[in-house]
Amino acid sequence: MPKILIIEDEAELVKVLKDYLENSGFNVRTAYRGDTGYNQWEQEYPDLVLLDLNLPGMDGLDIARKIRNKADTPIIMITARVEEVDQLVGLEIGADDYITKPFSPRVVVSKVKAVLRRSNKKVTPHQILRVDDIVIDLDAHTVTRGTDMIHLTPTEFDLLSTLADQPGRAFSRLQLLEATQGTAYEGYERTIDAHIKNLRAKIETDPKEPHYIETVFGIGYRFTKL
Amino acid sequence: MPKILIIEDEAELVKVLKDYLENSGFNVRTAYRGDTGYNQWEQEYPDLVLLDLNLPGMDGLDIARKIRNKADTPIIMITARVEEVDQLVGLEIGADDYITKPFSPRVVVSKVKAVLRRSNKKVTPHQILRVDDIVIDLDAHTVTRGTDMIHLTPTEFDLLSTLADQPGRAFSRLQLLEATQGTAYEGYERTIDAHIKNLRAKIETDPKEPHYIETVFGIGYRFTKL
DNA sequence: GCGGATGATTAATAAGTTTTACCATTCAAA
DNA sequence: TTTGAATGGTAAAACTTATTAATCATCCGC
Repeated sequence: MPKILIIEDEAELVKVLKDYLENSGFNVRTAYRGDTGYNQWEQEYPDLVLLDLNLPGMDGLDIARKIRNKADTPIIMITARVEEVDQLVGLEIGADDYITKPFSPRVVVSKVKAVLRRSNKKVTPHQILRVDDIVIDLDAHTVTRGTDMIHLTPTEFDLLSTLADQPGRAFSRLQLLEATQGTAYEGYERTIDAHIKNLRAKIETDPKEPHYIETVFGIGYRFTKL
Repeated sequence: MPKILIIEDEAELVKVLKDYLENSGFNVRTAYRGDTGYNQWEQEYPDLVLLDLNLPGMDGLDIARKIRNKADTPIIMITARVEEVDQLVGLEIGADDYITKPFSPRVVVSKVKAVLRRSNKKVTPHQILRVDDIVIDLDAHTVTRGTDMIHLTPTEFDLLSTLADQPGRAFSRLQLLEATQGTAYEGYERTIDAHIKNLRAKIETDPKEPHYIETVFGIGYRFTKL
């Protein structure tokens, strides 16, 4: 049962959409403001977002961008007037489809299904690593421990991905620098230590006794195998 | 620094993508026509190709097919409209992922990274030395005897690797010094004795009666053959 | 531009490793 | 079997590497 998040300020509209979508077998969440909507996306990771362009709290375009920076959740934009569509066509947004008001709820449901169908097809199944209670989704860019979502900075995530992508392999600091900065050899190897420290603070239960990220003395670091 | 080839006719789009990818540390080549793009692939053998579906000169699908006949270069397809995705999925092109316009350059960068990560994974089996019931994983920097994991210091690890790489051959202390310290070794042959002692304490069941590391009196040390 | 979040750098401290000196023991040749 | 040379064991000193925290710079969103 796919989960749909509606972010839309017109309460009446939300009610109708929710009704139709639920009758079609979807699990529906709602938000009436941009900021709360984005928070909800972060927490619930829905399978698709129906997103109004004009919202109180945070602009629809901003939300789309922020979501796209973190994940590939399919997005269908809702726009008040056809002219606004032009805004969507630019490079910056990665919306999968859009709908202009007024619309028939039936059309919405069929678009939702179409987009989901498409995005399910491309299920290059996510590369997911589980070690104990830690789940790293390398494609969705998310890390969870138990039920808690762990927020990582981009550098931290790159570091963790690189290590966790090949559990058991020891990486030198130079390799890790290259993985995080792209261009090799620029900068200081000890920088990696600082990031490792921060990473451990976030994912280890006891950073003094690291369980996931092991130090390989004289070499570098290694992610626990199994 | 991975090399990316972009084959895409919209100059503006190419410019933006090139920018983002170069900022992420990639080496970017570009082509604006299908035929020249394919030639460039033949000459440069990039690590990944970003390939538009609709191109002047030669169709994107044809290019993908021709590349696939010759190599496994990862390919990410760029499609103008979502509907075109169906073509990609239906036909067995062997693209690794795809992106529909409009898209955010950041998503492209992260897809590129994800695809490269996946394709790199294939080509990295660990280099492993097995002698008797001792297993030395040179990439993980681990040593196990039976089921027991043995922790070694860097010097001990180098020493053991050197000896175990050629079981039965006797190494002089000078050779072992060179193996652990590089060519610029200096100092004292007796140092090796100390390390051998520590090594034996860790891997031998009875260090008094060494089974793996034998002493060759007057010469040096040797790892047991068979 | 302001303020918070992120990343790089540095330096001090902590942890771990290597070397050395010394004495005990073993070895093999006279 | 004696003897000098070679090896083994021990432990403390010297050294290298890792961790941490604090500082500064930079980027990004408001």
